[in-house]
Amino acid sequence: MTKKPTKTALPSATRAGAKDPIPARSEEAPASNRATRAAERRAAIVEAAMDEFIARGFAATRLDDIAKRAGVAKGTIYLHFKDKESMFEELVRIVIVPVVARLTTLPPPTGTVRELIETFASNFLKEVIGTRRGDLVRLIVAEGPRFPSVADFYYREVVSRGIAAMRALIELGIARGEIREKDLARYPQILVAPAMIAVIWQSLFARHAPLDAQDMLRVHLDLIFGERRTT
Amino acid sequence: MTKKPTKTALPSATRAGAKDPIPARSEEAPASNRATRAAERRAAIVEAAMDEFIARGFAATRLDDIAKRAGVAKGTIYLHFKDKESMFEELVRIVIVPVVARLTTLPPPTGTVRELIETFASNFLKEVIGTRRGDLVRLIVAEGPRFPSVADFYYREVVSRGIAAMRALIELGIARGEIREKDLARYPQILVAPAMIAVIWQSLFARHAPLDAQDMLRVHLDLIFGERRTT
DNA sequence: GGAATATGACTGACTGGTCAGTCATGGTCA
DNA sequence: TGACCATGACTGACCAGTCAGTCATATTCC
Repeated sequence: MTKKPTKTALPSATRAGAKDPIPARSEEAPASNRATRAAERRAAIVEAAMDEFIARGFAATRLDDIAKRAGVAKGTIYLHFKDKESMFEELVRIVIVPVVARLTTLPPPTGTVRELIETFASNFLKEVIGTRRGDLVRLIVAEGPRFPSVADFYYREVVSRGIAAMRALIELGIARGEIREKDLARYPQILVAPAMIAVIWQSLFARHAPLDAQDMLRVHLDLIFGERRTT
Repeated sequence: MTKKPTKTALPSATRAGAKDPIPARSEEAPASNRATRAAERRAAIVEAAMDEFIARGFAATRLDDIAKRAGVAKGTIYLHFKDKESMFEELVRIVIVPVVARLTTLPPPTGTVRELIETFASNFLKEVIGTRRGDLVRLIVAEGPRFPSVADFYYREVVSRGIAAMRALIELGIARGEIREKDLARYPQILVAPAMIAVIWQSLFARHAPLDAQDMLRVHLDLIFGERRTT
């Protein structure tokens, strides 16, 4: 349909993450190339839409607000997205894919399993907890039931892969004797549960009772791996 | 609507002749008393509103739909609630308070700490996971940021109490030597995290990959208490 | 008891405002 | 110049909240 961006084949790698916070407002960099400008606008729209959807949820978000924040006219949004709904769905994909790409590019498996998981947890802390990506997770939990395609996508691309990766690590840990609880491999959810709780906690309750997510995850790993290592 | 021939003034003699309850509404009980009827309607509105809010979220829920589902006119809702927003806030209170009341009525502290926690987990499984109350938790996660008063209430009434109760149990477990990881008392969140994940999982992913919450919680307790007990 | 009257719960058509999506017009780049 | 973009005023659907009117029930009075 109005799906056009793919054909112009511009490296969407340009953005999707959280690069320039500057809206295309002041055209300091005219970006003479037309396709480039279009890409910038698209990126600005994605950026603005993320913020608005996270702040208000799908239904309460106004396209006028997204347009204003992105520094474009409302009609421009419809040059890039079919409608509000497909915009939301596409948005989730655009933002999540690079994150998955980065997180699944695991570091070379050196050291103990605990070290591997600690590295992973550390990345997760930096990249997700307390960031806008964490809010995105909350948004998916919130809107998932009304957007089955989003929930499906999220399950397929993030959850199932994450679970599989964690299971592999757990099994390695069991094989190496680092982890005693063999049944843990059946429920990798247990391994990631505190991290997810931390994400949600930061969104909802940080104001009431700040949570030291890093310390909590350390304690959780102590629980799984047994005796504390001196950090 | 069940209501139809208002205009054609059917003779009230019909009514006078028979004392029988007017079957105007569906299979409703007569509810002779006025105050009782009002209470019933209020309850019906709360019930309907819960379903609608859970299914659609706050912003996307139409009061017309709530009214239709509750079998009342829209105006009636405004006899019981100030507006949509305060209705939502009150709703959360109405539904949560009795749950908290029940769950905090702890059973007599007999047996091991593990048994206490297992009882608690078992109740939680029955009463929350996979039920509408579980969906309510998801709803609060979803709408919390936009309803600080709801998030505050939920933190005060549910989260802080729950955390405190869990901490007490953990400390008891440590004192009795059932729990080795002493730092766990600093993060009772770790104890409840898998239960919360189970709630969310059932809402979002049960379709893709059903989760045996009970078994998962058992494994988690094995992790915390050490060796398996024969169940 | 029961007729007459008062009450207020309930109704639903209506209003005013909001917002997704459109499109005629005007600007820009190749 | 002409193809392509971008714009933002506009439209129509939709919906929260209102209120004048209805009528079942309660109260009063004989």
